[in-house]
Amino acid sequence: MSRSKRAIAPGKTSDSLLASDSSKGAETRSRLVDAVIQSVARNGLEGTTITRLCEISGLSRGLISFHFDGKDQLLEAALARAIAHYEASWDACVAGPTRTDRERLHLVIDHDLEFAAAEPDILALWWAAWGEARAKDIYRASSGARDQRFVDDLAAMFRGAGLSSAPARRAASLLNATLLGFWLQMHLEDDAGNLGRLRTAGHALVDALLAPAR
Amino acid sequence: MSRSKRAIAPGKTSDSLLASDSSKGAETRSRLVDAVIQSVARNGLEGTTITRLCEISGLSRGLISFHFDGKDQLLEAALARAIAHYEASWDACVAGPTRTDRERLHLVIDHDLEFAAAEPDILALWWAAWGEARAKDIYRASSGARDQRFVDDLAAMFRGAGLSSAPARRAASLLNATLLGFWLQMHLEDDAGNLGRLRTAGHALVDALLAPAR
DNA sequence: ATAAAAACTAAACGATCGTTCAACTTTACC
DNA sequence: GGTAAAGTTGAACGATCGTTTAGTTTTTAT
Repeated sequence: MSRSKRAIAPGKTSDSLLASDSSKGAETRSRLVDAVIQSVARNGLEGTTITRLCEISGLSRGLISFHFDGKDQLLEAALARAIAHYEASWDACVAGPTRTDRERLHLVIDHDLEFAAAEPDILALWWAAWGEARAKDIYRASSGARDQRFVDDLAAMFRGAGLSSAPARRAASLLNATLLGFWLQMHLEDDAGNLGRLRTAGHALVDALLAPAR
Repeated sequence: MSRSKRAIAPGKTSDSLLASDSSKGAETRSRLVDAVIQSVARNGLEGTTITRLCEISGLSRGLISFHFDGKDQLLEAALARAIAHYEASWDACVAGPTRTDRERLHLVIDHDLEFAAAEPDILALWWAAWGEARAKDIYRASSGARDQRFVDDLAAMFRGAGLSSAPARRAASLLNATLLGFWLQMHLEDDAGNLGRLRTAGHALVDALLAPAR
């Protein structure tokens, strides 16, 4: 009975996210996810094969099917970690010392650009997933959830900075799109000099969007 | 001698672009490119196999190696067509009846959104290529060229609308990023209702960017 | 200490990948 | 209309894909 193996294996995506499971298997799962993120950035989604993941992680072939039931689920787990990583970073940014909402919006821009600069591999995984979004529903769903919450938070900041409900929502959606565009640019050409230029452009955008409320 | 086959085969990417070659081979090449664009949108880059392309196009396996020397080069040709398609559409938009540059900028937004709505498959191919950009240099290079020219045109319009050189360049880069963000949103969720919302948001952005020069 | 559960290894599996090739058909040209 | 080139076909190739499996080691618990 091959199906029973799944019941035995405790490898679920939630475990690797929480990292609260300190068992040996959890660490192996984490190393496999690491390997995926590294490989997708280097070899693309197509070039990310079981063999390659074993080379990178130094683990044996069978483990992938043992811990995650299949390569696809491992990819999902990697994407889940990427999302969790970003959200944790986002939470830390938002939960910082209270300032004016205008300052907060500027900080958000800095945060996103710094995240992209610090984690190019995670960004690459994200883009790879978006690239296949129309083919694999999983990718689309996971990114959609992130988007919703992100835009909501931004809208709240715009309201706090003086915009009324509808314009705030529009401004949030706009800023969200722009930041995604920034991410794409950083993904395509990892020019460190670009970062400063994008930063000032982003700040200018926030100021322009807030101008009518000044 | 297998290599000599390449010399015989007139299948080059430039041919399929110009479409000036009315030979039988040119049409087959075009049908193969069509199949790629359709398959990538439906099955993703990973799911786009020779077998699948043959199913879609109704052609036989050997043709891909005969006309393009290998699957990779066929993918390049498909990407080249996507870029050419966009640029032709862009040229037509810019070359339209002369108006104020502000109106022109609004038209650019409409154009990009309409293009995305009209050609979701081409957009999907584009995103798939961007997703693998770090792994395959070809993809990065081709998109970079498009970006440069696009931003230059936008900057000229912003200058024409009253902005000085540096702010115009910044505004162009900003609008470019935002439009890419719009494209991503349309790629992820093909909600037709979204289009109008994005349109007004884009127009608002242009107005905000031009506000100081009013 | 010992038995059960979990973790791991590496060989082997069938399926499918992209490519090659010899044979065949269509097109172009004199 | 006949000859050569271009175009096309589908079977076959070796390589590699993701998965399974039997056997071994390590961890956990009594």
